[in-house]
Amino acid sequence: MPAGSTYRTKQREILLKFFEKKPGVHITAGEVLEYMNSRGESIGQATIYRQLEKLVDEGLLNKYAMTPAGPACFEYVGMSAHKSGGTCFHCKCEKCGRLIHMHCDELEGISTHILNEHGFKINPLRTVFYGICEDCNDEK
Amino acid sequence: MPAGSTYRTKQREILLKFFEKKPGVHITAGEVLEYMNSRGESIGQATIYRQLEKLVDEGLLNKYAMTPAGPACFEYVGMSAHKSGGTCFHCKCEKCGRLIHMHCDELEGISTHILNEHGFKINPLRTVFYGICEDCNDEK
DNA sequence: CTAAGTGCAAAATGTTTGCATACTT
DNA sequence: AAGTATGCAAACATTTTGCACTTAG
Repeated sequence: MPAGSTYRTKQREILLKFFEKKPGVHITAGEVLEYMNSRGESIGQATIYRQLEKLVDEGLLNKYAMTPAGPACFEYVGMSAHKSGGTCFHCKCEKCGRLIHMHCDELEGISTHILNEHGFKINPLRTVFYGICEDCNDEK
Repeated sequence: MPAGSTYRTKQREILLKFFEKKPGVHITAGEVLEYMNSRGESIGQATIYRQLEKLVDEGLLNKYAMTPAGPACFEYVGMSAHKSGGTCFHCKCEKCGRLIHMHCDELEGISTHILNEHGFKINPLRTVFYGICEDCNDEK
């Protein structure tokens, strides 16, 4: 499938710049739209969805399904994911909604184990652990 | 929060019976609705969503967000989840869409590790590993 | 009798699409 | 010029809600 080339449009640049300033932050399409509108940088929502999808395909953004029937989140990862083998897992707190980034060698063992023993090749970029974060657990 | 009691309605019994016959199988609300309609057991969709949510709260069903902007899946777990400490993780193949159940002691170590080292208490029932399954990986 | 559940149709979300127009290469 | 991208509005799919009515306890 010869993917077809990508044009360098104004809208794409705006979106890219927006995400580049927030590496690792999780943002919904709706939030992007709202931000753009609030700044006069009005980009149609269709464009936002289409570009976001494109950026995900290109590997510049990751996309997460946080809640069923809720909006998806996008996160800028740039080339970082490609460079370092440093896999990054994510934890989503079911209580406060916070998203935590976990960078840990031992966790990479998980991938290996599951691949070897269960034949399943994990995509850490799309995998999210749900649970309760430290803060919420403490105050409980 | 005094939860309020749960009435034993005809619709609830039908739903429960339906799920009990399919432990571990993942079913969307839409599929339940379709099934019910096709059998004359017509239950309003609002009721299905409301009961499903209730059953999730009670711990009889688990709910998974499989895809962003796609339907959520429900799985009957009955009391099994409460009895055995046997935690069950799930893997979702990004290619064929298949959902694999993983039952593995070693994996339980993950929970422990993340809890101790990262202070995050995983909810294995809601956590899904995304990636590529064995079959899809082979034929690639 | 009262609390809880039901069904319908309408709204609310979040995302995708058709199509004519405009921009990139 | 050819291939992409944009914007709008309409279409979609899934889930939620308001309200009058029914049923379980």
